[in-house]
Amino acid sequence: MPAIKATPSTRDRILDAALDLFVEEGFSGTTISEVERRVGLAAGTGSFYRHFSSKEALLRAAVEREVATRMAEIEHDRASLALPDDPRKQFSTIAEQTLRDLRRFDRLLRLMLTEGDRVPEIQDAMMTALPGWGAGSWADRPSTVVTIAALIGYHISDLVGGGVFKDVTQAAFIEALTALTHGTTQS
Amino acid sequence: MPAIKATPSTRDRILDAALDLFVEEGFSGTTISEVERRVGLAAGTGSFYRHFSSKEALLRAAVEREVATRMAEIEHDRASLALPDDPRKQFSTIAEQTLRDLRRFDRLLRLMLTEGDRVPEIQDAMMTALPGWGAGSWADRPSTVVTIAALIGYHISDLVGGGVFKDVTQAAFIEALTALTHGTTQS
DNA sequence: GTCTATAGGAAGATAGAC
DNA sequence: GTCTATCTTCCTATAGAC
Repeated sequence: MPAIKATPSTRDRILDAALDLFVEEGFSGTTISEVERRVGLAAGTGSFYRHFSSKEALLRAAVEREVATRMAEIEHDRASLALPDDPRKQFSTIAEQTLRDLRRFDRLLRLMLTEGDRVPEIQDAMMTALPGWGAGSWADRPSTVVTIAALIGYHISDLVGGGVFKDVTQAAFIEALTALTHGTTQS
Repeated sequence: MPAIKATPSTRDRILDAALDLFVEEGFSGTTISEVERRVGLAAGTGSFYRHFSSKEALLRAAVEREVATRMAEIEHDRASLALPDDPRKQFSTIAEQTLRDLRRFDRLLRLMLTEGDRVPEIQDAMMTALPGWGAGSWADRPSTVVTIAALIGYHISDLVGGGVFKDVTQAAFIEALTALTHGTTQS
């Protein structure tokens, strides 16, 4: 099983280009011609339709593949994540992992915001992916909700561009969050 | 100066309808015909063009008016906001106000995400509006950044629909946030 | 300021040759 | 599996009568 195919099929290259375009230009703003152009097919010829039955079918397939890819990555990350014993270090490790997870879902999050009506499956998929957050480590702690909200908020802000937290590094943010949830006096 | 005009001009009703549509369907997904239909003009006749020179001009005008409206609302709210003396109560009052502010910027936030390239002024406008957050009360406190991030995260999640915090009421969230930043032991 | 009519183009999609 | 050609529909935008 080759981890990376040297020559992705045209179908896969269409899915790549399409997801990029849907995220950047939105569904309506994306044209089949532009998709064809990006994968090296002659634009406006409808060669695309040998691979997908319609533009809507393309969106659903692109989302489906992206969900599968990102969830696999996240599960792999979690399996190989070593949790330190020290509670503070454990907390910041999980926080970092959560930010990584969020970044992986960026494009889907954006699609969820812009095309959520068109592909409700995105929302379902993300909701099934996210409950895994901090399971066993954070769950049932009173500060869990605030912590997750803070990580989402921090992440979203720099996704939005410019951002309120432009000058706050990830390390500094996690440090502040750790101090707040685990006491600031402890070394 | 009438606070609410009984009969808004056609121009204003176009701006209302247009903003709704741009937020819901995106710029490309919005048609002039649909705008005309919503304001009671015959669809597809181009009557719209007696009021605006192009679809792009309409977007800019709609954004401009929305920014002005929301910022005025926020300034008005702030001016009439009575801050309690008790630090905990003061904190939760400001937190509630911040959530209100965020809600007011929802539609602009969405447009910023989807049409940011087309109207870069949105980002500038929001960045000038937001530094006012918690000024004088929160600024320079170590937990400020985390607090704002948490409020943004909480808000975004229910904006996205479904949401991770569906079962967490605003009051409960602010309570948890207050406990975390002001100590849980104090009554 | 609204309608009729329409120009002019681009979009999604299909049929058929190669 | 890709291109030529084309159908049909929809869209932005304009000209001109009322």
